[in-house]
Amino acid sequence: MKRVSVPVLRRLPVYHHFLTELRKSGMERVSSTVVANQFGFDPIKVRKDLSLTGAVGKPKIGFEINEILEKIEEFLGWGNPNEVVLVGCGALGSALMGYEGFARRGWEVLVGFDIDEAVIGTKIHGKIVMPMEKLPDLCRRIHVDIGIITVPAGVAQEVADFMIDGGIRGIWNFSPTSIKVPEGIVLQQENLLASLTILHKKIQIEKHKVRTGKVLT
Amino acid sequence: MKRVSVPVLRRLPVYHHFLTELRKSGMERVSSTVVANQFGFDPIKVRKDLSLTGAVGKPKIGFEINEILEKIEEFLGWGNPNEVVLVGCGALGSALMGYEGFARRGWEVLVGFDIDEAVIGTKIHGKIVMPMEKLPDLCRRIHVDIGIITVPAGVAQEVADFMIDGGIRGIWNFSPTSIKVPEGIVLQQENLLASLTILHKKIQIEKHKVRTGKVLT
DNA sequence: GCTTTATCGATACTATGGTATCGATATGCG
DNA sequence: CGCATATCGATACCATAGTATCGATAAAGC
Repeated sequence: MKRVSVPVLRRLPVYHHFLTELRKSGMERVSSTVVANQFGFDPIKVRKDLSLTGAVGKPKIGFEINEILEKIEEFLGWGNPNEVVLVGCGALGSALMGYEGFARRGWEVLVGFDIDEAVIGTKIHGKIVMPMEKLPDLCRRIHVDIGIITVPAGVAQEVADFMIDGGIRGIWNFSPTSIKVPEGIVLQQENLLASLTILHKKIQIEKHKVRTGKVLT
Repeated sequence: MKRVSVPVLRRLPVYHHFLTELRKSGMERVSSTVVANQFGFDPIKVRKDLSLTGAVGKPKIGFEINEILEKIEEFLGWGNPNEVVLVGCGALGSALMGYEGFARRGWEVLVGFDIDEAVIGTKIHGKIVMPMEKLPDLCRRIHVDIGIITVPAGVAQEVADFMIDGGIRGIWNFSPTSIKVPEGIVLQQENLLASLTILHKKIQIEKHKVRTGKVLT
């Protein structure tokens, strides 16, 4: 088991997707150069990323696509089915419950939780919605590691505490608040407003470049 | 106008949210130390971030909360209403069309586009859904800078080309493919599967630490 | 079979974000 | 009124992700 940086973890699924497409089109081997060109990366970076997964290539030939795909899947923990729970079955939560991109790689939102009597007991994308108070017990029974939070900011911390109480090891928080978790629990904030803002800001910078001909320092 | 890093752009909205809460509770001034403690950051980092926005503090006193909020908003381009368009009114697209977190800071999905006759003409969260082919003309007329893509992987590139044809300057792509854009167009990939994978991997690392007592090198 | 070429993997370098040091300054207290 | 304390902002340092260099190797062409 090796240390791995977040940027690498972001790129590996991207390679995987591209290589799956390549294999579909009949190719069996691929060089780092080809992959790099696809994404505007440096071939060196691609090789370094791939080497982390344990895939080895041959000079002048490249890599066996099948081998890379396997190694990436193994490295990322795809394949062996992974179950997660989700709290907050609103519009965003519902969308994530049915997101096919997860299912395709072995992830599944097993069950949704909510406090709204109107949705409790109904099914969303085939997954049942249960009342919040059943969360800790259920998580503990089926050993779920990951919890997704898609509730309003006001109750996010409460939900997080509930999850941790149920033995959850990592939380993916879509609510626009920073929650606090104890040492040892992994927290990943997803801030949609921040992402949109970054895009906006990058566009401003791009426009500035066009207007003034200068890159900002 | 200064150069600014993505990590800083991610933190500023977080500070903003926290400081808004603080102000609601009656506080008027705040020190970098208080902000830092809230998020487990270093006060130096907070000061450095804030200094980028132009906010100035006083020794022993801290910063005027109102001033920071204003400066951050100004710096991030919040406030002046920003309109975006979205293509792909499925579950995820619909959720984003109604996301209150955007509206609160001046962003609005003006209109959604789709190719499905069943949804064209309907309204989602009060926003009308129009047929794809009207996109370039409409974007051009109302000068929209940002387009959100929430379509299946297969048609993402086509949609992107359509947007660029309509004068879009930045694209936020939720489809699980990497699309290509010409020089000068800002592309931001949002890979939900990758994010979930990263969380999973971090949990593995955390478990490893607990089991072996060793931090990975 | 020898040379050329594409590509790999290891090592070395560079740039950037994050952290520490330190003098300056505003308040409060003796 | 001077001294202690909290905090600021500038500068200097450090860690890490990314990039370049370079020798090694496998295939292809002469």
